[in-house]
Amino acid sequence: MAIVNPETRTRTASVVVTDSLLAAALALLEEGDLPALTVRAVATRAGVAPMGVYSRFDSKGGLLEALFVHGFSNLQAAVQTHPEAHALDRLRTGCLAYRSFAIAHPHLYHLMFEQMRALDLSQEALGVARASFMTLTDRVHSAMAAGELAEGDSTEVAQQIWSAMHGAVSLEIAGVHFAADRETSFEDMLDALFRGLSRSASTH
Amino acid sequence: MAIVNPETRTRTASVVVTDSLLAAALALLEEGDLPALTVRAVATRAGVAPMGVYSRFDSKGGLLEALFVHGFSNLQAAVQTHPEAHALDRLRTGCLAYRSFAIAHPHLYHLMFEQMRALDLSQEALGVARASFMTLTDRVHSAMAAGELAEGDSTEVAQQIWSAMHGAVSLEIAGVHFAADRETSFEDMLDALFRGLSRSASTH
DNA sequence: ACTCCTTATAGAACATTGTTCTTTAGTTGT
DNA sequence: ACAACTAAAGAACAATGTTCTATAAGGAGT
Repeated sequence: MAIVNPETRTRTASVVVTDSLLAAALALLEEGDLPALTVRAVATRAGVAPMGVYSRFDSKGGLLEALFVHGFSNLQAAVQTHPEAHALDRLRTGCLAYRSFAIAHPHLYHLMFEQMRALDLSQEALGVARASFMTLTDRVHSAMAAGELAEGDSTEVAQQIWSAMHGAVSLEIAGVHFAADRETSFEDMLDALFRGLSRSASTH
Repeated sequence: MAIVNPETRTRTASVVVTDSLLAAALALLEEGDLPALTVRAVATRAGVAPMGVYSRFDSKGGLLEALFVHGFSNLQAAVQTHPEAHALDRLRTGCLAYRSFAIAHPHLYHLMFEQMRALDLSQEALGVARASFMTLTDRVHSAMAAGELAEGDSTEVAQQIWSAMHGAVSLEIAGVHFAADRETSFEDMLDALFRGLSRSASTH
């Protein structure tokens, strides 16, 4: 915790408390599950009264939306990869990073993707999610330009890849995944999909 | 209903009430969302006191587990398809039926797949879910035997197909699906995956 | 057929949640 | 330095899952 200068405590304190609340909420989410994330628990952990949540985030939903945005920012950072010799390899590396992120933060992933309807998200929050998707679309576009994926609508293809990735990690997190090695199964699925996408539908 | 053993003491009307509660819970789930499914609302709709839920299902979780089992029974029935000339076509038809079921019952699907951790399911309930998966595995096995999918571990391949299907409908239900026509996108994804699975990984 | 007993039921009561209200203390502008 | 505004703490409120208790209904034994 930083040294708070008594003279400058005024404005900075507010921001510090906001960060404390977010950190507390994230910690509770990592340690327990979503039901464990109560307003009182978050406030207590952050060292403030429950009212602090409502001053900063308007409601519990606002706090969850902040976590949602935080999660997508980190997810996007995780899937940002260095250029590689083959565009498809770069796409593939990003996909593996996607799974790593989800497996490393299962409760946050659950909040981000399986509680959206309950969250009643703002347009800005949805925009952050869409931006993450754009990264994937760009990678697909590059792979198409390099001739490593069949030409087509990059949004459509990116959506299909995202669907497959999300399904795999979602089932894996839910505990209904019957493969022997889940990471290998994930890679095999991806590679099969890439193979299928490497030639257009007509030329099968 | 049925055969009531004279030795076991019983109130015949009980079974009717149990069905009423399940029907009420399903109706609330279809009309509203999961938060709308409160013990009081279910009981009121079924015409009994909240206590009735606890007599029959032990807790709200037990009622949700009954819905979970009901959902998987119906899902399995939906993906049961008639034999077709090509085994892969039969598998494909089942996959389309899977999506239709999910889109037709989005809240039930959400409960089945995205609330599993919170449900704390019994072994029997998990067995019903696993049985549904076995249907898919059988179809994959048939397609492999017919030479329409590359030989391999049918459980692994079925898991990959299931992952892709689930991801697509999960994102579609969540409202984060950027394809123009979602049904077509679903079919395109499936077909790409089938293409990739039709030749083994080495022969790309 | 009548009585008694078992047991499900209704309704109130309790704990915990999200949320709001009220009082109080602190900070801020002049 | 003083007054007005802001924010926080703690109590209070509504709704939820759950439990408790008194009651009534249905079957069993005679």
